[in-house]
Amino acid sequence: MDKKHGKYLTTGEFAKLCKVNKQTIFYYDQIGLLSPLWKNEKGYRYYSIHQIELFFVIDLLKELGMSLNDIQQYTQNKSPESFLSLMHQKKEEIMKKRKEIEMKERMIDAKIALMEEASHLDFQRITLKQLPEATLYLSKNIENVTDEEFIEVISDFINELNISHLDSGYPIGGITKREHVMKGEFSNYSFLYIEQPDPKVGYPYFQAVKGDFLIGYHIGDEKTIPKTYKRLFSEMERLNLALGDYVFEEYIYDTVVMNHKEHYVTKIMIQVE
Amino acid sequence: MDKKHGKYLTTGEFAKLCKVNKQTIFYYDQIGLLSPLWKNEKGYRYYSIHQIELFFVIDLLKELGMSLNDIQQYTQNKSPESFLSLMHQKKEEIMKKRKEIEMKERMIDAKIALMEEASHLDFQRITLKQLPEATLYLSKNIENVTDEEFIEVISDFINELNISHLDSGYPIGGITKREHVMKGEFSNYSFLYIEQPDPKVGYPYFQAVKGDFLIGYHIGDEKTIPKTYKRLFSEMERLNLALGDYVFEEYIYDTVVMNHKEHYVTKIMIQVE
DNA sequence: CCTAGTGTATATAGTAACTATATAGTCAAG
DNA sequence: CTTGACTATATAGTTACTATATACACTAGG
Repeated sequence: MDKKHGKYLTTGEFAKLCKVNKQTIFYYDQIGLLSPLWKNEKGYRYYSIHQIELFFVIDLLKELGMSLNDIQQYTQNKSPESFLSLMHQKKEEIMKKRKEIEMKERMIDAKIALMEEASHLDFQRITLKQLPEATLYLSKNIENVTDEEFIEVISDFINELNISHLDSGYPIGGITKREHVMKGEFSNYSFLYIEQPDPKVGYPYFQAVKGDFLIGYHIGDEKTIPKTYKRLFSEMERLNLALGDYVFEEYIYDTVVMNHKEHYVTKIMIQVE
Repeated sequence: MDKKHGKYLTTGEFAKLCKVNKQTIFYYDQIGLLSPLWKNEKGYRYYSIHQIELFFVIDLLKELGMSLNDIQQYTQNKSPESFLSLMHQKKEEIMKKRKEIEMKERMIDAKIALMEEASHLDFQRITLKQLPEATLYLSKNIENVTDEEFIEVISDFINELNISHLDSGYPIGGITKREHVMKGEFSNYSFLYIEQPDPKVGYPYFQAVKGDFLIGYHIGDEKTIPKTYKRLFSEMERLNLALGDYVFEEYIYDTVVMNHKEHYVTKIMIQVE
């Protein structure tokens, strides 16, 4: 399409159409990325309506992380062939980007769900509940590891979550085995885990079977967590319950939402029989 | 989850885990956005493994276009409630962003399809073809408008495409009515249009019915387009065809893929009976 | 214990892509 | 013929890094 119309757009009009600052249009002219069709004797810039198409393409490429310099490299030497191959390449990139956005959206959903759930909890109450089946993605075993090894494992775990898009936004939790809990080693975790509300196929998961759990909350620094465990144990005794295979620990409120350690909240889920 | 482990992360380790430059971590400390849990007497920074969670949230907010300053505003005064409302707000924004990415992906797909189709065309040949039904989104009527009005209408049209996500990546074309074509006013378009391969409901569309078209290509600046029209008319005469209701014009190669006007290619589709 | 190599720190300068400000010329309407 | 809205250039500032230079610290091998 085109027009017989001889009217060209001034910098201001063109900028408005592109939805950018007028200065940006000046800047693009200055660096030779997108120059007006002609300038009059007073230096006034005049753009053709068609140039909006080129601007849109520049904007698209910019959105996909290309620098203005690289974009210019392309525009200097454009052709249908180079444009096609550029589009093929960018198609790959935008698909990746879309998947990342989708993951982040799921993360936000998870955070909202967690925060809303948490807001209805009474952290003082200890409750007995049957928890449903859940799919967990586990770290390597971290029983009795040194500090350095621990850091290494958790780093690997977080890297895996990132590259495999397994970060569901749910908190990273710790699993402690009965044998360690019995010895009072409440923080000698055997594994870290993250819940997968809709598990992607092709990864090894741990299927936490449904069962009865005694659930309590620890408020404050985790150095003082044994106190809360003791409270939970006496409640177990009162209810005549025996310790099951695993204990699960998850942060409900942590450094992301609280300024002070004394306000952190950890959820403790003790499997019971 | 947490650990008994007393090991903290140095700046380098923490940066690696966050997948950013070490300098970025210094910078975040400097502006008070994310500071280490403690510094030793030599000034060495030590981060807790938990702080990675806060970094991820910062990174998420940054991705969603929040400035470090605004993020800091939040982190200064965080609470479960403010975090929840922030997440609600960001959920809206990321949905918008996802839709934009999806639209741009469709745009890229359309550009690829168009370029691949174009690469198989012989621009010298004039062909008679039955074109299928197509859904078009139209601009306001632009018959006999002034230059200023034309600019205004096309600006509105482009704005609509943007805000209503109707830019399918297909070229913007022009429709000329038989009466104007007959008078030799080849560029007195009645409407601009953009094809909608999968039309969104709730918008008024023009349904181009299927029919026979004589298709030819004009190479070069559109000032010289009458020449190509003449070629097409003589071909119509040869085939004993009469001019139908509309003529459609679309750019195949334009400023986006070509450096010089002489290489632009316009597709002309004349409805015939 | 010394030294090489790696790590840490600060300070400063540079970068990309705008963005704002200051100053001056242009133009159309009343 | 002036007012107000536009245009221009030049220059400085901004954000969020990123690179470089210099100096101090820590660890492992000879």
